[in-house]
Amino acid sequence: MPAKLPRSFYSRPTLEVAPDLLGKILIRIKGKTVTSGRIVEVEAYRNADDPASHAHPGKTPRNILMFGEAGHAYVYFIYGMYFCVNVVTEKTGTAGACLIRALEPLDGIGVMKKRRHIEKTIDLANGPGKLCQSMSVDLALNGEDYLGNKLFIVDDGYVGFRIKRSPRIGIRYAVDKRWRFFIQGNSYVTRNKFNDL
DNA sequence: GTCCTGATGTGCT
DNA sequence: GCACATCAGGACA
Repeated sequence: MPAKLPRSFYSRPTLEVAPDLLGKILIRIKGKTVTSGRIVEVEAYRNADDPASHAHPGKTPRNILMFGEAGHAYVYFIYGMYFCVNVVTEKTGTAGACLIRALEPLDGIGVMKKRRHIEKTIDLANGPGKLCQSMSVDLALNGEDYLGNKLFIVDDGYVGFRIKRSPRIGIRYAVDKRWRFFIQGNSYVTRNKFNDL
């Protein structure tokens, strides 16, 4: 199996980590069930200087993990029915996280289809709520270490793609900050008006 | 294809 | 109360 990304990969400035996550493989192991997908879209969220970030108000029980050690998972519940999963970045004490927004499914596609109750592979993980559903990520994984064995990220040397950036999706503040990164031309990137600019 | 809306729980003001 | 780092399904074209 390709090597897991080391702690030092994550404990860097969020805006460096976010584009570097593209092309890596997120693996979820639940019991004997393995699902994985290539990361094709992420967004960067920073500290109090970022009005759209959960860390903007300062430390709260909900966002405390964003201030903690890099390389852990920050999972939150949104809109009453969905989860979103982040990778914590920056040095301990500095808030930062990258939201994983879309995956290109690789292993366990049959399982993912069952979990999502759909048949089309294209819709399995092209959105933050969708990928949590198909990878079985919920609050039980909040704080999980990406260097552990339940949820982790590996580098298989995938290169040769082009990275594009755009404003972040679904936020009202700081739309001038172009902190959404995605792989140009990949079919599994979420569809929106910024993709072809 | 586009636009609009309802579902739904938690954490803030 | 109300906003929210969302999604599915409908109306319309």
